[in-house]
Amino acid sequence: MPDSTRQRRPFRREGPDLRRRELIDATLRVIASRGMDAATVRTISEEAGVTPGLIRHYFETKEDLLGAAYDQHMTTLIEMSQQAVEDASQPAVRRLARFVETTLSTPVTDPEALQLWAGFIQRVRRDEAMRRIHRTNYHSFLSCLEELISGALAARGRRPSPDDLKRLTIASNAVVDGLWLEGSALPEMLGPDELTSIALDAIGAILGLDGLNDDLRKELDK
Amino acid sequence: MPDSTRQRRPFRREGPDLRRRELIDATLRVIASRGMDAATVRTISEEAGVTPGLIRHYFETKEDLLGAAYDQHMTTLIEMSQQAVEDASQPAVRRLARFVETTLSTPVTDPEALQLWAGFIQRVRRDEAMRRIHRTNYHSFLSCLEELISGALAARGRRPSPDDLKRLTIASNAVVDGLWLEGSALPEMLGPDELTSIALDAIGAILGLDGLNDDLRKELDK
DNA sequence: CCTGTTGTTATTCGCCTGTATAACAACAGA
DNA sequence: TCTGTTGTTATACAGGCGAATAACAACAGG
Repeated sequence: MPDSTRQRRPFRREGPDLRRRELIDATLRVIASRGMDAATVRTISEEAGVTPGLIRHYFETKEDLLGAAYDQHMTTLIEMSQQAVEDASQPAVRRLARFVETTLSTPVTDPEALQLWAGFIQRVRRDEAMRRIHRTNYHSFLSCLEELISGALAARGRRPSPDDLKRLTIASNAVVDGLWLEGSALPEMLGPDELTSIALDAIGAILGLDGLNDDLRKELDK
Repeated sequence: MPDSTRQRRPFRREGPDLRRRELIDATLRVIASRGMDAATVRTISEEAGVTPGLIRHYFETKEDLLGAAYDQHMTTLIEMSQQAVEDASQPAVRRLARFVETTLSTPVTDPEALQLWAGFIQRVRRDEAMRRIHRTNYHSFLSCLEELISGALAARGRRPSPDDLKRLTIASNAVVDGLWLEGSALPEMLGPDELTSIALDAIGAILGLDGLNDDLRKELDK
């Protein structure tokens, strides 16, 4: 029974970019906290504080909204990683250690991040646009790591062949990915410090770089 | 417009265990090939060649069916891993190499396996029963790997402390997990041979075991 | 203050979902 | 051959989904 005396809900007009951004952020929040199943137009619009119809004013379909959300999420993650690395005045070994530490700490390593990742990876398989975003991001991450590894090895006077460098990078990336997975899925098992420490020991062994772990620890303690 | 002349669909009676198993297998096939979104009672029953109502005759809710499917899937994976390891007559180092190779080959490393994993991991977070299955499986996998590593190190006369052994196991497991992830998500990037080779080199470096890769390769060539 | 634009709400639609219930028929046992 | 059990089909229902449409109102430009 509708209440005919009820006023129409008041609202503010927002610039198109701001509102669009709000809808994307709300989408990511919903997926992260309640899973992809809960990400309906009604739930998302409620999270954003607007009515469901508004989503269709900014996105032609719900699929478009999800694509935009995935894109923004990935871009944010990449920027976060590269930010931890951009200070070229630091020694290469230390920049590598920082990169690993950032990836294995919140908010990158987090149950909600895993929820986002698992939700999106299912769509990646069937949606070409999402697959492109995924591939681009992966290569960007890998080449960032490769540059760091190359620099760290060069600082010790080592110049591996391109093929060897690629294999070392993939192996190091696997260590980070695997620990990210375990840290996100079972957060109570390993703290971020232990995660980082194990990762640095392992990557140090793979690359033949001793002191990777000590270097970071020294810096953190100061 | 219903066709009143249409006959009722004929059927065969199956023993309860067989039918139940068919429904679970159909569920896994649907999730693996078309994603968790497609796993509706209608799609699953069609895949199994029965009508939707039958699902409720064997499972109280759809959630129960998904839980049973997750349980069976995980059990199968564990048995597959342990099977690759059970031949105690082989040297410990070779058994470790075999374990890694099995995990990084189809059907364990496969886009469909990733689809299953991603679909279930979202439910793990909110369903206590699924979380228990998940945790149990993870520990089982880890302790299997720990035993192999312990044996391989002992064969070289090394006896690390329990804490060191645990850290080495977690790092080695991360290599396998990370490469499993990359091999499943981007199968065209790295073939199973390359995946295994990178994993064995990396784990060999982490554990300080040389020849892990050569050992397996020699055996495969013969 | 007035007016046009358009961001926003409200309402509706058809479809699909999981679940409930009743009718039916395959097979077992007599 | 008959009969009872129950595995299986058929049908119905309430609710939620994404999407379309129309009505409204906030703000900008005059």
